[in-house]
Parts: sequence; C-alpha cells; structure tokens
Amino acid sequence: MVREGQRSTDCTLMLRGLAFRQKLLRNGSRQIISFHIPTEFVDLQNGLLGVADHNVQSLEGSEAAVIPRSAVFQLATDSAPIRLAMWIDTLIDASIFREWVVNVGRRDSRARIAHLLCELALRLQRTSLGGNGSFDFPVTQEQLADATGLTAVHTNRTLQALRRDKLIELNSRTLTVLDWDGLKQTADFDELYLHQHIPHQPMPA
Amino acid sequence: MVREGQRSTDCTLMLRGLAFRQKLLRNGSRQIISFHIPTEFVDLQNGLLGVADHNVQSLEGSEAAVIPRSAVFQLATDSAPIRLAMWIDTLIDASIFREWVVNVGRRDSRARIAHLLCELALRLQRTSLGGNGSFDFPVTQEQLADATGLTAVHTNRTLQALRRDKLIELNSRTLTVLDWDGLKQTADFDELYLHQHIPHQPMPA
DNA sequence: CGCAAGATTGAAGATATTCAAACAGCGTGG
DNA sequence: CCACGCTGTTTGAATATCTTCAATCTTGCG
Repeated sequence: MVREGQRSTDCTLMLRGLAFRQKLLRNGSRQIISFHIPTEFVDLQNGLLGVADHNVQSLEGSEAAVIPRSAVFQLATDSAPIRLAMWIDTLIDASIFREWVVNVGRRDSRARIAHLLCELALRLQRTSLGGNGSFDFPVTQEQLADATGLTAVHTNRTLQALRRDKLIELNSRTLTVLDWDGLKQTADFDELYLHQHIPHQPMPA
Repeated sequence: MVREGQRSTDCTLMLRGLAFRQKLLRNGSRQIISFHIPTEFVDLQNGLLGVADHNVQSLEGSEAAVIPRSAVFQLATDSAPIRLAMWIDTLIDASIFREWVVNVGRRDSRARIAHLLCELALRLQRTSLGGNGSFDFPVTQEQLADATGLTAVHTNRTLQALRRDKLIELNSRTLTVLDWDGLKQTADFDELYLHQHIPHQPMPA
C-alpha cells in the first residue's frame, strides 16, 4: 500500500479487514507499528510529511479506499471542522504510538500481548465489528510477535499461557475475550490513551 | 509540567535545557517517550486532545515558555501557514514515536542506546546547541534506561562498551560523539524519520 | 493427495534483570 | 575544612526471560 521512501500521493481509508504499518531493519527484522481497522485512516500523515518513513501492508481480504491527497487537502482547506477532525485523528495515532513504546519497552511478554489484544478488541468493539467479545482476527503469530517486539516462538508460548488462564480463546481466525477484566489486569490496560471521548466542540477554546 | 489525566490549559515551548515525557506503569516502572530540546513544542497535542495521557518533566536548569492554549489556537485559526506548521510538528512527533517503537522493540541494548544518542545529537546539532560533536547532556543513566526500555545497570554496561569502542565519550554532563559513522552504523540509524527536510510549500498539493 | 503456511514443541544459549554492595562527586552543615 | 548524606555510577554474581535452532504437527487448499 505504501512503500518507505516513496513520495505519497494518496491517503487510504480502511473499509474491510486489517492493515498494519511496519518498519524493516537492516538486519532483516521487522517491527509492526500499528494496526488499522475499518473506518480508520491509515496514513493521513504521509501526505503532509511528503515522504513515507515506513511501509503499510494489508492482510488478505482487506479493502481500502484510496483517496487522492489533493482531495483530502481540499477538504481540510475548505472545512475547519473536518480539518480539526483530521488533526485530532493524527494526534490519537500519536497517542497510540506512545502507548506502544511503553508496551514494548516496559512490559513482559504476557502483558505485552494482552495489551495488544485489549487495544484491538476495544477498537473493534467500538466500530461494532465484534459481537460480545468475539472478533475476526486474521493476524498470524509472527505478526503478533513483530508488533510486540518478541519472537514468534515466544509469542506462541505466551498465547498458550493466556489460553491456559482462560483469558482468551484464539482459534484459526477468531479471537474471543473470555475474561475481559482479567485480560485488562494482566495487560495493565488503561484505555485513556485511545481518547475515545474527545469533547465535541467546534473548536477548542 | 504536565500531569496525566489533567485537563491541559497551556502549551509549553522549550527555551533552555531538556524536558522529557514519560508514562508511569502500575508496577512502578517508567517509560520515557520523548526528549525535548530548545525550540521544540513539548505538548502541542495536549490542547487538542483535552486530557493528557502522560506526564512531562523537565531537567534542572530548564526553561520553557508557557503559552495559553487559547492563544495557540487563535494563531492556528488565524494563519493557515502556522496551522500547517503546527500540524506538521505533531506529525514529526508521531514519526519519532514510531521510530522509538522500533528502537525498543527490535534493537539490542547497544543499538538502542546508540540510536537514542544519534537522534539527540542530531537534533541538538540542528539547533546549533552542540559545536563539533560535543553536547551538554544532563541525562542520567537511569533516564537513559527508561527511554530505551533497559535497566540502569545494563545501560551502564552498554555505555561502557560504547566508550571502549571509541564511539562516544560521556562524562558527567557532556556527551561527545567520537565516531559519528561508527555510532550511526551500530545504531542502524537513518535520519529520514526526523523529517528535517520538509518541502517548504504554502500548502502541499 | 500433497504442498505451503502457520502453529507447536524441546533443548541450549544469549541477552538482560535482579540484588547487593562499593565507589565517586557534590553541596550542606557542623 | 572535613564529615555526612545524597544522588548517580560502577562492579560482581546469580537468575530470569527471551531467543535461537531445528524438528514436528496442523490446517487449508489446489
């Protein structure tokens, strides 16, 4: 979808499925930096920064709307509320990145994976893509590993531990949260950083 | 400077010294999320998001200009170029967070610390706060550790290794980069993510 | 069926943590 | 002026967590 170093000419809006952003290191390893679910902009910032500093990749079965950069900025230029909404969207993005720094920096494997699952579950729930704690989850363990800064092997073992403790179920492509409070607790999860309750003002005073 | 959960009423602009943002975890540990040097905004985003999701702390001897939120937004409302510049500022912030996720997620201690030093050195250099590779560096090893997701002890040993290899010198309060290319190489450092060369257009088309 | 991708398992090893103690620099107060 | 306490740095040894490597198992699918 987007390649690092490339000049970006479009913005993409997720419609169906999952996409993620990643950075590749010289030594061959990869870090996934964010996941994106339907209704979310994937790369609103690329247009303004001119050059993409990372890649975007979509999982199979995903659909995204590709919007020419010029159209997006026309919207932003014409409408102050839309412009503000777009800015806030990128700020929430940044807030999630900050939490991810904490996640990979200061939590053990168990809490890390639990935290990632909490975040995705909550965001999916919010867009009503998951009925009562069950979600379509087409993320491989290797991708989970690259998102949490772990290896695929250790991710596998950690997932087993979470299953053993009856916190989650994770079959081929579906994740179900069995014990939401327990998962939140092991994840040290506080949803404040998702900023789901932005005050609806025309312009903050 | 800023406390988590607090409603923010001001923006702060660094004038002298160093400040950093941090998140505290329930288990008592801490993750530093960014450092801020003079000429940089520390928390432009807090005003828009309404509630701070993290703390900001300044090192001794720092000075910052506290600007009422309303004044900042008045500026943003009145001037399209300033508004754009502010947006871009927050986007570069986010880009740095992304690189930090990679840093703590996928680099070993040596590369992690080298990368952090590269970033700070380059940013300081850019604001001409460092003559020929020597900088005032009032960051303790414990803070370095909390920024890289390591322990203070291991940070100490890693710094010794960097010194032994003649990459840096780090005395009480001054950092000097002895071998810039070597440091960049061990850090896997690519400055693209700092977006120092944003095209100067009135509005990207 | 048979391939390919993903998941799982085991054992050995590396990297980083923990705990505890010693050491250095520095400002304060006796 | 020096002892004292404080903060920050350094060191060692034992331990934990996570990685690596390699093999096996499972599943979906042409």
